[in-house]
Amino acid sequence: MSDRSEALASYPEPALKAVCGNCTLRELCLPYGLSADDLDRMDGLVTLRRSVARGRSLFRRSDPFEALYSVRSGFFKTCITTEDGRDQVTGFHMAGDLLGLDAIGRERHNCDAIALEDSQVCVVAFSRLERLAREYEPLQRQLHQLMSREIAHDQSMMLLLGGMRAEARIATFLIDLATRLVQRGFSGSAMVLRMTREEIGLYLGMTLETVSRSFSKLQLDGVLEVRQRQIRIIDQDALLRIATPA
Amino acid sequence: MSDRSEALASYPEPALKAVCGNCTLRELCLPYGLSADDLDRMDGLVTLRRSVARGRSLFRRSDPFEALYSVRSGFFKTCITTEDGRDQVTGFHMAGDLLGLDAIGRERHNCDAIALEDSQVCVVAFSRLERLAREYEPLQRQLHQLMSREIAHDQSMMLLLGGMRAEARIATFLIDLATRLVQRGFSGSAMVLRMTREEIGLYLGMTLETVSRSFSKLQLDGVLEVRQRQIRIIDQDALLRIATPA
DNA sequence: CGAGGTGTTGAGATTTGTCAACCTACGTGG
DNA sequence: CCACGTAGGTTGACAAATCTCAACACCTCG
Repeated sequence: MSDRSEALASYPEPALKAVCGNCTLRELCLPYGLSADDLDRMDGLVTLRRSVARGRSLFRRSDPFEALYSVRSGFFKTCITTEDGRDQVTGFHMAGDLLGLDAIGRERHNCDAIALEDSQVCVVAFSRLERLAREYEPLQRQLHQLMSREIAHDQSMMLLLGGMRAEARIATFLIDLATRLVQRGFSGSAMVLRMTREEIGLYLGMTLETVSRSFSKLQLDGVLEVRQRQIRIIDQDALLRIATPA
Repeated sequence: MSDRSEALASYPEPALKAVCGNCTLRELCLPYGLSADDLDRMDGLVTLRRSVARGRSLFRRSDPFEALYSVRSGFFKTCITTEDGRDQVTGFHMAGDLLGLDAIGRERHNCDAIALEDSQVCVVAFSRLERLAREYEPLQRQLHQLMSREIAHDQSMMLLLGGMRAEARIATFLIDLATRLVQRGFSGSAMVLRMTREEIGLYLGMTLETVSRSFSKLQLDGVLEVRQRQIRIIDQDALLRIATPA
């Protein structure tokens, strides 16, 4: 749905006069909630866009932190690789999502961000964002809300990982994905996964085999139609019930 | 170690002229990194302290969000209870920790905060904090860092919950606890747990029986000495190895 | 058309959960 | 000050969920 083939490598692009006020994502992104006047002030906040080819990284763990990245198009995963080889996918990110919030605290990135398809991001220099946030209260508020929601979201992941069965995890995952797609104007019932079974497993804390079996089971039960990465939600109520067992 | 018996109920106290500049916790808390001059400006940020008796709540899920709370003394857990009865402990909090960051996004609290011993908190009116953060860059920076670290911490919990075995979870939990106690000037090898086995289990995503068995196993292996809630770390290296399997 | 990455399925091993019995420590009230 | 009740903790036996290992199917891309 968004295969811009203009640029496949991962390098800075000449500034395209990125103006948040014109951006179709402004309802999802940092400028959300800002008035037209405030939007004008955002001018110059995004100085740069960057393209990242599928499979390449936007940043890597322990890279120095300089900017946040707002996904303009494409799809990313963020993941932490431990010394002992295991790794955990900490999130999947689509248009409008902000990447890098976990790096502010230590001034280094804490995870790798990998493009799962050819993608483009807006580069938000953090020092500039902080300065603007000091000047414009609505922007400050929006930044705090985004960070806070990230915390709340991660805590609901703790809930999922700490106490749900495999099927409930998958159901919750699909509902979350569908919700976000709907927010972006896509169908909430027919979707194409951008990640492998293994990546889903690393996100949901289970093996790829268990992911696969759960999909098969849900298909058998008439809740989903699964054909490789094409998923169709047939019975949304059932899915909700499975995500929240009695 | 901190049994102030002055006030056992959960009610506001007359302002005690709380001045961050005098506070012994300033190295751990919001004012961290501020100069003496900046500290003066924090005057009036904390208008109120509150005592919370053991077992009582500081706030509950869906309470309107008005303030952050900095733990002055005592010990809290935060937890989310789902409709279906399960609940997940999202964190344990001791002196210097800031509670409520997850509520900014929705302007309602997302979890319950329960005192596990008689405790006292500083009440930080959030609107006032935001205003000050707009005026004093170092305070803004510190607030962002604290939120970011909370995100990074929650993500490392995802890693634990997503991929570690019971024993590794317990080992990681104890190391984290010991580290935080050391930061506060306590022993890192002998400690008294403030929470039940069940609460540990709800935090680490396992049953209380598995928690108990893991403690017993670690004791049998000569890594810990366990007597109820009194824990002594005998072999720190072994504990580290268990927390990070090959 | 072949190769490699990805996905599915099966059988058996392992870990953890469940249920139940029992033990221990602590606080309360007689 | 002691006895008892109760919440919390330990341990065992068994069940259930998930992981591991392995074989094979599918799809895409060169």
